[in-house]
Amino acid sequence: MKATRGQKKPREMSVPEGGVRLKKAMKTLLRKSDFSSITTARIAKTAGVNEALIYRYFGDKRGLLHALLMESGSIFLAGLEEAVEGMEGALDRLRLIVKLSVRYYIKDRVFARILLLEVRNYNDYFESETYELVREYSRFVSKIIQEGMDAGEIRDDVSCNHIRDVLLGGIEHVCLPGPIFKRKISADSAAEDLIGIVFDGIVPRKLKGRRRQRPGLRTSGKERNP
Amino acid sequence: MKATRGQKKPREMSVPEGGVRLKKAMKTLLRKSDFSSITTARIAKTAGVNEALIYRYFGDKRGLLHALLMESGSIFLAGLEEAVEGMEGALDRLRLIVKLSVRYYIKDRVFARILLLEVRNYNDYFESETYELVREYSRFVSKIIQEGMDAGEIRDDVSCNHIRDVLLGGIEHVCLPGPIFKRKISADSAAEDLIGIVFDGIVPRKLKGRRRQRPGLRTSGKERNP
Amino acid sequence: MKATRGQKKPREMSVPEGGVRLKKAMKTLLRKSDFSSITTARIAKTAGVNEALIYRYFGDKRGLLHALLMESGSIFLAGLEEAVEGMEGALDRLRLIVKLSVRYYIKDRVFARILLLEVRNYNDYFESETYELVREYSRFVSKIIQEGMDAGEIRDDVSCNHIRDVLLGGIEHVCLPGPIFKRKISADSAAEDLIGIVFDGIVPRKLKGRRRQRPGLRTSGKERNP
Amino acid sequence: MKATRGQKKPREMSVPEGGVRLKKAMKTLLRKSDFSSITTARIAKTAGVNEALIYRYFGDKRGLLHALLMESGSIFLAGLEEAVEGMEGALDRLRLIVKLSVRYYIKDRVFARILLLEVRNYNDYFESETYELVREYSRFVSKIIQEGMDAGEIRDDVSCNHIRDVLLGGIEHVCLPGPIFKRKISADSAAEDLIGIVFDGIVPRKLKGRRRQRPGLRTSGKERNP
DNA sequence: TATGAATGAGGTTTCATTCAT
DNA sequence: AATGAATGAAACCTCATTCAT
Repeated sequence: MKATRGQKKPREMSVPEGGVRLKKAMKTLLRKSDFSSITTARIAKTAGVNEALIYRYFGDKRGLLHALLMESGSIFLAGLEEAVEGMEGALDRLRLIVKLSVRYYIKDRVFARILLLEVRNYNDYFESETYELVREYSRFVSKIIQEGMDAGEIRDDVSCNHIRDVLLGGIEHVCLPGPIFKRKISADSAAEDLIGIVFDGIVPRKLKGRRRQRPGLRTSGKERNP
Repeated sequence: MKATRGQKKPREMSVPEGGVRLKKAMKTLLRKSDFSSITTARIAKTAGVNEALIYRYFGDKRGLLHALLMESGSIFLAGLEEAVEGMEGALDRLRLIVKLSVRYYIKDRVFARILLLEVRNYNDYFESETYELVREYSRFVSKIIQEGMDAGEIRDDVSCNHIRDVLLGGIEHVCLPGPIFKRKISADSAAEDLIGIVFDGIVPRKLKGRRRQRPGLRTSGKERNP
Repeated sequence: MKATRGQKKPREMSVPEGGVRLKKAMKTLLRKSDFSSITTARIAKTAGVNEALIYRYFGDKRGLLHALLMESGSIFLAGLEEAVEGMEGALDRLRLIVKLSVRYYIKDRVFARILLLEVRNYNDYFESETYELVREYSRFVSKIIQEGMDAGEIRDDVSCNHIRDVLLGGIEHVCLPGPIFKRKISADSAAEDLIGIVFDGIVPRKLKGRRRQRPGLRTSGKERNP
Repeated sequence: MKATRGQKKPREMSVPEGGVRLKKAMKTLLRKSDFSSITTARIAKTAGVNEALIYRYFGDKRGLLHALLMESGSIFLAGLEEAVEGMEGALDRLRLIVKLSVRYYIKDRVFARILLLEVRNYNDYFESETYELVREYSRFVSKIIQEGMDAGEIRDDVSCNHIRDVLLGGIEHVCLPGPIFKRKISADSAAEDLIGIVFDGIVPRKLKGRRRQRPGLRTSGKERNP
């Protein structure tokens, strides 16, 4: 329906323009405000088109958001999965995931925020199409971690999901608009810091061995499947 | 007109009046919906008082939110600071912070979410009163980390703020309503896991020293398991 | 862009073009909804043509309705008048009118409803083209009745228009979608019942002559079956 | 909730004024246009109150219509039933029903139209509260007719429902805004005409016996329950 | 002849807020 | 201290209609 084979102009230009402009406008606005405080009037005005087009092309305001999220998110996820396939070792894969996620986060901050991290919030809106995408991402990360545990690359005395939570939560907080990016630290070095922390911990090696065992912390059992 | 009998009877004196009931109602509602989708009508109905009281007591709807946040947040922060003062060693202090934060998160999820973590979002409404509280918390955590670095307890080859980000982000993701708490894992054991990850890293000790290289994003071959 | 191959092929020639399809669509839709709740979008979609064709062919939405009404109505009226001409006696003529009207009603309920009965309603839209047709029908019925009165076939102690009203009103209520047609009584027998009632009255002949008094609204006693 | 016991003024005045004015406005407007072409803006403006009051008091636009219909209709129906109870004989009862219905029709034309006669139209709106009222009226009329048949007062060779249809349809057409009432014929004399037609038929007595039997018309069987 | 794109005007509805009492 | 009534402004959304192609 879209992407007609160059009927009028050599380039793919016959995709209805209004829809494109609306998506751009929505994206722009999401950068500054949260979804529910963005009005259709504002979107249309920003896009320079008529408000009714939102409904013609996307059903309603939320439809526009979803279209945006799916578009951006599925491209990211596909790229991520492909890149990770071409690499071996759970740790290196995780490193790659973090790096690509941070990059994505910075490039498409708005979507990233909702897709990667806001996962379980937004209770009302997200029983829908987009939610599946997010879960896929989340499961994908968990799977890599689990594989690392099975291979002995990652300690298995903490919950796999907790590790995933620390990673995703770390990404979010590292990337959120704040002092960090005002200081213009690059995406990749932020990612490396994050990886460094989560892989090796914050306690210097020389101290290791001391101050372990806390009641409630599961120890032992490094290898599984002996 | 609504059960006005006994307006000043001693027994009825202890029934919370308008302001208190409104705060309770708001808190209840925040548990289920986000701020902008809670209507004043609903607040008043939940509180069982007249809508106009919101304006008498709190100026407006946001005023009510802020009152709530400040109340809950400043108590938490005061308690946190006091508890931490009475303890030595950056690592133990951080452990305590995480533990108390997770507990607070679970007890007063709504406020916690906004105060501890939503920090830099919500940019519209939160350039105000509450913001300072949040920054105080954030700075407090950073200060502890910095002290740990200075004392050699914490590695100083990664950014202090990145460590804080991983901690706060981890707390958020570990605590958000999700599979974890449906599986009824306790607050404290979640906190311990988190600490375990961030302190020691996820890479087993026996592997340490290996694999320090940081491959450029697209290194090796595409084949796996040949 | 929509299967444009073979634009003038002989086989595709017989496919009804825009105007016809639009009329068919409108008719279909009128069967289920009333005029003002039928949207141009829906009409066009039902017809499988472009919305703009409504304007090319009929000026606007109401134009389409009128075209439809005039087409259906004038055929009916012409047939009715011709059939009635070939018959003598006012009573037999009325009988025929009722029968044909009921048949028409059932076949083209939508138009019938508007043309035969909705006569004086719809005051907003119907001060126009179609209105004349309706009045012609109405006058035609009245004329037959008047002729019957003049010829002594019909009692002349009640208003001619009232008789017409009872006939038309009876047709409407007998024909409206209701228990009757769910019970599958045929058009003709419904028409006969109606004629039977209006011609002979509902009071059995043996009682005629009695009870001619017209009691003031609140005569007799309040007690029943003492 | 309404009809408070004179809290401020001796008369029943403390019913919120907005609601009353809205109902009045709606009634006024219904006299001229049909429901779906009346806008909330127009209602509010006519009432001289704010549009939002429609929603506060009646839920929505249709709620306002229903409130109106129920109010008017249930009063009418109650009065009708009571009056009819105090009278004996099916024919006299029917006469009374017609007379009161015509009066009601003329006094509250709008509601009458919808309540008494539009019965089966309006397919969308009337699966609701009001519908039951209408059916009650309809059943009430049918019951009287059936009783008349059982008592031998009314011929039983035509369907009871068809008789009811002729009566109700006749009322509608006699009463609809048209030439009749511009000529200022009174309600009661219109009702008498209608009764005259339906009771005695339009064929003069002297002709009776001739031109009966038509194929399809059920004859015979005047008495039941011999 | 027919269409896809776009739009203005207006529809219903919601909501935070004010105010007399 | 508290309320019922009312409201302005704006939200989301629908629709008949126009126009370039």
